[in-house]
Amino acid sequence: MKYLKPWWSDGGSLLHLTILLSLAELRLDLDLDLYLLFPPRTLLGDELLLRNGQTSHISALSPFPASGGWGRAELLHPKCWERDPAAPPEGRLLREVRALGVPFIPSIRVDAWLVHSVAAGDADGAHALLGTAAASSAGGVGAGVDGVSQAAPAGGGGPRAVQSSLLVAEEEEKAPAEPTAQVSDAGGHASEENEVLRGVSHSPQHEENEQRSSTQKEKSLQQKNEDENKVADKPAWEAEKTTESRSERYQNGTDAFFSLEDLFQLLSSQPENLLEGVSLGDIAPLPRSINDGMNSPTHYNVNFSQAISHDVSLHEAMLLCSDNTFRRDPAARTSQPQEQILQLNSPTTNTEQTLPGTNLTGFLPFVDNQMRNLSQDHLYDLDINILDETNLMSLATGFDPMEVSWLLEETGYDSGLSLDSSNNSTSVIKSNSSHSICEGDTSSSSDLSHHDLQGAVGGYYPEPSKLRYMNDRSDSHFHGDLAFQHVSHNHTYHLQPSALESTSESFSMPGKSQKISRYLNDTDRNLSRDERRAKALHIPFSVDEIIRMPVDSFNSMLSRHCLTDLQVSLIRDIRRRGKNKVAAQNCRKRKLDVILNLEDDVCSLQAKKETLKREQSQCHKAINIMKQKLHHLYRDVFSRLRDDQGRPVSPNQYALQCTHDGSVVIVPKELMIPGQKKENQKGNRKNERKN
DNA sequence: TTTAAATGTCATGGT
DNA sequence: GTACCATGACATTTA
Repeated sequence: MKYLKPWWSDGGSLLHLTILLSLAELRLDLDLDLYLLFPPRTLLGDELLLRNGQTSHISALSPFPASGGWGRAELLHPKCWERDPAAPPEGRLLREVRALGVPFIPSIRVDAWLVHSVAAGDADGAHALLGTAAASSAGGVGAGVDGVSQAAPAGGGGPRAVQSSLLVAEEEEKAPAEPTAQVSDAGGHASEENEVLRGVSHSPQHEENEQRSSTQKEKSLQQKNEDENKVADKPAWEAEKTTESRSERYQNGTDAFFSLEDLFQLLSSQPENLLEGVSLGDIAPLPRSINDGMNSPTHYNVNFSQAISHDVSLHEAMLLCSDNTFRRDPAARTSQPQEQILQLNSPTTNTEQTLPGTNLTGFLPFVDNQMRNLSQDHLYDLDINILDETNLMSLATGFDPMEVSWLLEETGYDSGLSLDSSNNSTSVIKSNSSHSICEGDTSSSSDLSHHDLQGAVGGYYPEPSKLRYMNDRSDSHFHGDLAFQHVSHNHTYHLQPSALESTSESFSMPGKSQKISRYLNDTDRNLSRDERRAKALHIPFSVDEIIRMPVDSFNSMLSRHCLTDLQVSLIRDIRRRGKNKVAAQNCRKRKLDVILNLEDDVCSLQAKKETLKREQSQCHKAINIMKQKLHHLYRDVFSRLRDDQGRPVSPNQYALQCTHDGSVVIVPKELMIPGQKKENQKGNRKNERKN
């Protein structure tokens, strides 16, 4: 029995971590292998042997008819609880699972929430009590391992948060009616946070909002009753859970409108839609009661992508949490979120597809509370002007906000990618939302194929042959779900982890870059920096497009689209860098070609030199042969020559000399031309030496 | 961990 | 003046 701290909790508040994990799971690619499809007979609590040799348990299991008889299971990975040095790095299991062809469902990491306490009474503690946002309402990441009943060690900071939430989970199971007091006993300051996070403020200033909320609750209760009837046909364990959860929630008066398992199944139902455009609001619908998360109302016929499209942006949430008024005056906190709720309740949402019994009114205060909690945990003393930057970066990167703040202060960022997210976000909101206005007819672009939509950097890689200059329709793609383009959302600029990664890269801090890169999924990791930057700012054009298009088209494109200065600056930088990159590549290629050509020249000249040397040698040999022949001839001639008395002619006194007409005469050496005389003397000396 | 090659980026000058 | 290109120098990434 040992207490293991969730590895992600170091240095961060629960809320921070919850958001981070959710974003990470959606944006990035961490541990998505935790969620697999299992055969129908897989039982809740079944022990699983993981690929890394560790064991885990099915922490939640839901029959899912749409998946063809397979059930969906949530697998609690030991890595959730501790960072095992021997464990495979993030992403490896995922790749292995993919390689095996195992059905794989990317989803939100469930260990950020309370899932279910399985195998109750199991002495080995096969409890899958996960760190939860529900537990976060008690002020910390809930993390029960090897037995929920084990008391967590005392400590401060992260461990304390874990401790408190763990105890809350335990106590709520025992006595759900009095969770707060016990949390207070266990977690110290957690009581206040719990109170804050537990629900909508009861301030008189928000009675109106409360009334709205109560109306929504009534509707949701009706929906829940209907859902309970549906659940009657489900397995006993599931039905039992549902019944219990209902009663407990009603007793507690903390109806959360829909459970974590709802959320999880919704997530699983349309995983593809979750990978993009999910904001903090997506993870907002978390139960305020742990039991909510533990039970499974199982509303299958819901479209989570629609539900999550009612997003409270991360930026907005951070603004809320960074607002001192909100932080210090609980009574004034709910007003703005409630307004957002009203705004975000899209009239176009199909009631069949909305979360059953869910009115976002019930969720958003939780988001607000989470944001406030985050600010209380980390950001209270930070300059409000940099809260957005630090929060966003810290949320997405896992850095401590103070560390991010230090980055912002210590380094600058060129290329116009200012981290002034308060401006950026606003401007980008303007940009994104204004596209439909500037460009006008949204429907006119309805013929765009998905490939076209992928052409934008903010989405996926384009197919170059299909590149088209993006219009407003493509922008909506950046916000994730095409099905919601018609909904007038406040698509606040969500600074994605990839954006933070690229931004942080610009700080030229290799260590940080590597640290951040761990949070990138494969897709983002394959993107170039500019592509990630463009994606971060939702540039509606592909990098390739930006770089390659003619200057006239480029300028007209910039003028046709309502882009912020930041976006224009980035686009121009991308173009400049891209062209320079190509130029540098060409330059290096040319330089390499020149070097190669010079090397070829050197080789050919060396070969030619060798050839000439050989020719020279052959010439020398020929000359020597000729000289020898001449010498022999010379001696032969003199041996046959006789003077008038018949005596032999000495070659020392006479020499043979060729005349102009080709005849040969014998000339006394005294009468020879000096040059010829020397040659004859030389030749005579040679002859004498040879003789 | 070190190192060299490859690549990206910036500054500058020329067209 | 602007855009583009070429290239040296330096930084960063990759193998």
